[in-house]
Amino acid sequence: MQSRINKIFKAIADPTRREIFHVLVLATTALSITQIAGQFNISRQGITKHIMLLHDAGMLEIESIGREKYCQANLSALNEIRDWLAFYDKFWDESLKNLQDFLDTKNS
Amino acid sequence: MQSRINKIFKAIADPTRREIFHVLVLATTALSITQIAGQFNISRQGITKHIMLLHDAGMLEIESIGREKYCQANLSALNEIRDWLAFYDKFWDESLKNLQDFLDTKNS
DNA sequence: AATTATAGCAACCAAATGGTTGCTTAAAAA
DNA sequence: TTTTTAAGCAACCATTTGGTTGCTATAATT
Repeated sequence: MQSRINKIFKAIADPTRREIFHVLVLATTALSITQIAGQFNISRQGITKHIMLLHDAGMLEIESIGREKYCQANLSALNEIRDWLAFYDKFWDESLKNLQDFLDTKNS
Repeated sequence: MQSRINKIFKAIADPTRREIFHVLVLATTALSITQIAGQFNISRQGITKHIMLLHDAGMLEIESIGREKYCQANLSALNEIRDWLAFYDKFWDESLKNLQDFLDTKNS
């Protein structure tokens, strides 16, 4: 099985999916699949596939009401990306130190 | 042409590429392509392709010395991802407010 | 009860992706 | 100078991806 972070990275790798997520974040209310599809120049089925992928990555929640499915962005999924990034924070200092050493050498 | 952030997201969407980046961050010194390939169960050519993609996304720098090419992670590329994430920060509050409203309703 | 609208299922398709191998070029070491 | 070694180029391959269409099921509206 695929890891969570891998699913998320795969999900946001596609610009259309990023835009779907974006639209859902901006929307004040949850949107049905056809409502979302209406915003794109792609068939409803195409959009459905993207939505399922996003959902699978935990980036949006889906609530069925009658025949409709309402989607809403799950912002907390972004924390997984933040965590992934956080690991590299500790190397940032070192990188700056290397730069400082370089500048020191130049001025001596 | 593809946007910068799109290249970066595409680059990190693949687990092998994330690992190459990871290895380069951990390495105290720059590594040649064969050195990197030695860490993976993939042919050198396969690794080269990944490296080119990462380089194209600005995630690593390559310096040619003689017949060798030395690669080094470029941590600052991660800032593009941070910027992308930062946009959604302002929606967090709202999201928390919605949760608070929900809890308030339950307790009344 | 008939019609319309929302969504699922499945098959299909072209292009992109992640990998391989074989051969060449050129630098370094023997 | 011959032989290794590092890397590039190009063709090839299977799988995944991003999209389509046609048809079905079911809920809502008239």
